[in-house]
Amino acid sequence: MLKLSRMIDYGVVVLSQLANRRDILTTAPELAEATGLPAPMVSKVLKSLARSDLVVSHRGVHGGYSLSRGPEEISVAAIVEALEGPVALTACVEASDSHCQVESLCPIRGGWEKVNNAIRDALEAVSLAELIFSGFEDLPVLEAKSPTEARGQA
Amino acid sequence: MLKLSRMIDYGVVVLSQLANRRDILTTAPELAEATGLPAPMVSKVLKSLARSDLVVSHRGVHGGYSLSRGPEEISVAAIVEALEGPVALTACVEASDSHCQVESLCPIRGGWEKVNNAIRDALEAVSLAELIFSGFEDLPVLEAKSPTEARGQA
DNA sequence: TCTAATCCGAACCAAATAAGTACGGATTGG
DNA sequence: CCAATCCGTACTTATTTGGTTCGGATTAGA
Repeated sequence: MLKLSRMIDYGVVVLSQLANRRDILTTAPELAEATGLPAPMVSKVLKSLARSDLVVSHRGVHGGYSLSRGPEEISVAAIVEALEGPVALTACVEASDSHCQVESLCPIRGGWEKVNNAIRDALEAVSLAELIFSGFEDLPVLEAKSPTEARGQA
Repeated sequence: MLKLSRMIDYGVVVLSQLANRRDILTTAPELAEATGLPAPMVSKVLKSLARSDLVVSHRGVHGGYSLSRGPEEISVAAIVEALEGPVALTACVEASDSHCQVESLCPIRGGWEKVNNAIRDALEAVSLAELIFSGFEDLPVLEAKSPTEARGQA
């Protein structure tokens, strides 16, 4: 549950790759090559990231992508929002102008907002940089398994 | 993004209904009737909730369901886990048995744990009671539509 | 100005997941 | 023994997501 989509997974990998190549333009195919991810997907992800200004794109012959700012300035929340729209658990009220018509009977309502906000805060509190470097820098071990496998055995 | 499944939506509605009828057994069809949700779904949800001991079930002729404890004692995390398994964001690529093939390039790995924990904490910090009573206190037994239907009209 | 490299956007298909249904079996009270 | 109830599993259908394709716009360089 609460699994994040592959889009986001890809997004983070691609962004981290870009973070390793600050200041130089990298093309979508190059990034696909470097990450081993399917090229069309990388391309798709980059377009979305560009639309949200997490990366900047340059068209034309020597075009490519680069990070729009330092990885410390990019929150996980921003990445998620770029690739899947606003972070929100949709319960009851899905931001319709007119509210829940059964309002008088629905005891939930505002309750989810609290959970919602807590989760958004959690995502906003972690930056791409932390995501990237928590693995390498000062973590001693982190051997064999990928998080996905690790989760399986939980 | 991060939308919660209908199962959970149903679960909360059903649980809140049970919370209104503390100490008396209520059958699955009665709950379906009271909430307006499809009976087989209510039944399904209740079974899952029972397996996780959020409700207790009584079989036989005058059987039914009741909350296993006060709504303050039931966290949103518990509900989510009961209905969708452990709360965890899956990172990396749906790993093959062997580890992340781009491991050398994938600096992420351990990083998600932090986000993961933050989210679980957020869900654990909110109880069913808070969810229910955040809007208003004592509502009469509800009979019409579900939040889910209401959501449809957005 | 022509061409090739690149990003852009939308439409489309397929695969995976979730939602919902059905049914035979196990318990229990009368 | 019978009926009301929960239990578990298997199944079907709907929805979402993952992934592909293609024609178009933009730009550098010859």
